[in-house]
Amino acid sequence: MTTALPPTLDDRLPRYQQLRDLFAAAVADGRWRPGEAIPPEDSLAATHEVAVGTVRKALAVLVAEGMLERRQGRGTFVRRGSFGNALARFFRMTDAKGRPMRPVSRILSRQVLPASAEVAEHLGVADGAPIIALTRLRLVDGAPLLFEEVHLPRDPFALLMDLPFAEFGDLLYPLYETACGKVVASARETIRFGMPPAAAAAALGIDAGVPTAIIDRVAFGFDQAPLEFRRSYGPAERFSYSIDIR
Amino acid sequence: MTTALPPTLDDRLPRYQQLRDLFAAAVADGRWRPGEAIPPEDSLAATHEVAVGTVRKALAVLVAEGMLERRQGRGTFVRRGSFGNALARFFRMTDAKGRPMRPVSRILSRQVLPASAEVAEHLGVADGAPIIALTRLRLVDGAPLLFEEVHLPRDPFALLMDLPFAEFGDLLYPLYETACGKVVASARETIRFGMPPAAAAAALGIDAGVPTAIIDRVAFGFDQAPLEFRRSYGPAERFSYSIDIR
DNA sequence: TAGTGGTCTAGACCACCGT
DNA sequence: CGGTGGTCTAGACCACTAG
Repeated sequence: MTTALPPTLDDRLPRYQQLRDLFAAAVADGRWRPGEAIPPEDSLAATHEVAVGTVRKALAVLVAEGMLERRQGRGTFVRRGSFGNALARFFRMTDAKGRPMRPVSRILSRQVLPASAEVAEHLGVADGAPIIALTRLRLVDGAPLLFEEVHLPRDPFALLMDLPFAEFGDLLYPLYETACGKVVASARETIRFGMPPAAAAAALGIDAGVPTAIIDRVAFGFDQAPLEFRRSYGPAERFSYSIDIR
Repeated sequence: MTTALPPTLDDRLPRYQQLRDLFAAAVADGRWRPGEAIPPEDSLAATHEVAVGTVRKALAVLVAEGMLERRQGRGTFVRRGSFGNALARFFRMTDAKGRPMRPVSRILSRQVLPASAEVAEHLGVADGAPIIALTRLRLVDGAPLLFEEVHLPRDPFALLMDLPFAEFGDLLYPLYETACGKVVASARETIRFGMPPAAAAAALGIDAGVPTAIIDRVAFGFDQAPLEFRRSYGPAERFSYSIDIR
């Protein structure tokens, strides 16, 4: 199910807000694709019968929301998912001599399961709905650093069940985009400390009594619908998180 | 008294950017004070000899940066520091029955010290420069939850050395504003996990071997200058941090 | 009612980019 | 060079707030 697109534009809203909703819908339903340029300002103004300044204001809102990107002299583009390697935000990624280390990912398991209550809650699906469950190990310099449980609604991600593990690559979000047409636009992360479950401890090669950082992440698409729920475990003593607060 | 305007206004910058810098300087040096309204748009446009639209664009930038706040029909206002109780972002603040708990603060010690290399680095002052060092305990339901080491440059905060502990209140940032005229506008936090120093363990009433969440925070003013460096310790098992990522 | 910010328009010129 | 977004202007009308 897709989030209800507003078939009726609210005339009480300012015109630039109505335009914003129109443009956001075009991105959310794929008429405007990530990485591609949208029509020029004056063309949009003409087709929607408003002044260019009103289009500019609507686009400015979308740029502020992170959905669009403007490049002077080239055009306005739909932003690609750009979380890059979020792992680097979490864990110290340099070795003893301060050299950066390159992370590698390995898929450990893949199956379709009915959603648990917790997973269903995070993904906004019905209890027991079919879910793709991946476990994944991320290594640095050949040593395990992070164990991840990834949960995806089967519906738009079914293609991942047929993909050989070797073709998953080191990052999942670009794969979601290229293989399933889903772009991760934002996320909510919750961090806590606790003891790892047996599977995580085993995969990481640590004792079940070693404290671990536990990061829950729900990733959302441009339409604010949940796309992925991920729980990651890593040794607490290597954990470090930095954030700017406005 | 009229403060000297910033001697370097870059004519190569767009006019709205020059205006932004002018207005930001007015806030940073206190000519426009937190909570107060700034002059109306058309007045600003007249005194700076630009169109109202250009003033509006400059103000929009400052609103996006969090420095100003617009209220339709009333005016444009300098924002007050509004971190509220940042403690609530970090630790579970509800009791076993889910009722919210009210935090209380108690100052434990206060002295002037030469800045260590680490503190000097964070505060952007010279090594060994005089620093006000506070230690502080934050309690919930009468039980210690967080131990904090607060470091301030003595220069603008000297008044705090004469204030009775009883008058510090539960939050420091409003005190910085009312007593010292310094507004905290943003901050950078770094979270990690480790063992508490002896003083922290003693104040929290825990064993020095109990795992602890360690939060370093550098707080900045509107002019991006560091105002405070704070290191907080709390029991890891009560720690939980949630953040939205764009 | 008077004053404020919010919205919208129409048009001019500038700066950047690829060909 | 032609096309794009970036900046700036001038003016009109609307919506909200306070007295």
